[in-house]
Amino acid sequence: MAKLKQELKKRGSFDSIQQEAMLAIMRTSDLLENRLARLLRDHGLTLSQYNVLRILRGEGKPMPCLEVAERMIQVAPAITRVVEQLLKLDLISKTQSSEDRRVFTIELNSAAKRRLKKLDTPILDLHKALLSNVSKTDMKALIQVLESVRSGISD
Amino acid sequence: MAKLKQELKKRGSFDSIQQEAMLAIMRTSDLLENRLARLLRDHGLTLSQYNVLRILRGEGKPMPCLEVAERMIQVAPAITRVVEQLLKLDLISKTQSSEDRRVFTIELNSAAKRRLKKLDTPILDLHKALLSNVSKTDMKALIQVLESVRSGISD
DNA sequence: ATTCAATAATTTGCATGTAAACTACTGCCT
DNA sequence: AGGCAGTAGTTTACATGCAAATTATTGAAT
Repeated sequence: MAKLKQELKKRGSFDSIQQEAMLAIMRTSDLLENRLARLLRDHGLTLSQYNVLRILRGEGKPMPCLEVAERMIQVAPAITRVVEQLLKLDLISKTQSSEDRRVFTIELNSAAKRRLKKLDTPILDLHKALLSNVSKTDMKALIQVLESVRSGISD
Repeated sequence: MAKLKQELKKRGSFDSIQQEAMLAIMRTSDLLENRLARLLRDHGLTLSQYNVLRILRGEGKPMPCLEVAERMIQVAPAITRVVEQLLKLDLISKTQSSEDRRVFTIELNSAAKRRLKKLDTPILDLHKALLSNVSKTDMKALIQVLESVRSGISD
């Protein structure tokens, strides 16, 4: 009993070190997303809109909607609406594939490319600023550990 | 130029190691939140509802709404609605403070305490399962690094 | 006592996340 | 040809997330 209390005390208000780690990851992520979102908002984009644009630029050619969704770890319906927004913003075009008419591919237009280009430096700067406290060594270790966390999550 | 390309190659499709680290944190967090949310859903709760309940239990006494919001890194309006849901679910009570009538405090009821208790073991098990891939040493390092990330983010 | 800036919450508007059901369309199987 | 399971997307319903404006209230300054 005394030992249990001691353990609880040691771990602060956490039930387990695993919980502490999970909360740390989620809280940190929230903070980072928040900052990123603020910067993007100043440029008229939301985080998920930006993510779609980034993925499209990375791919360099038209992509099916669901393929984009996969890379964002997102459920399909979310993409449908983000795509709608991006169409409304005139940043992408959407085309029904002629080979398989179930597929709709989306593609960046030149306005989107300009918009992304304008964002590159601010985003890069923000990344560096947000993680300025962390040494490269720690960052690599962090990336490594997080990688193993993700690989341990089946589905 | 050759050097630049080489650098890009080395970092994969990332512009910087900072970006890679940020994406790792955010992707991992998404996955973890997802799993947690699934478990909670089976018990009729959402993640943010559960978080509010946990915070209230941790505090052990009635708390002002905004104080709860602060601990969740959330904006005020979000709390208002979660509180509404929890009231609808009959899990908390809400009282206008007599000292400062601007303040509304919320408090767990016995049904909520039972609900939380029933969740403790499954949640603990899930935490351990999700992080089973990570050694305690790595976990401690992870917590440490994330802590320093957060501390480097002013507001 | 009266006015006013500050604080606690809520309301409103918009974008998104998830689940579940539904629509198109494809391809295979008989 | 006809049927049918499977896949790509969409729609709908619900809970949140954030920003900006609004409502109550408080406390301090005039």
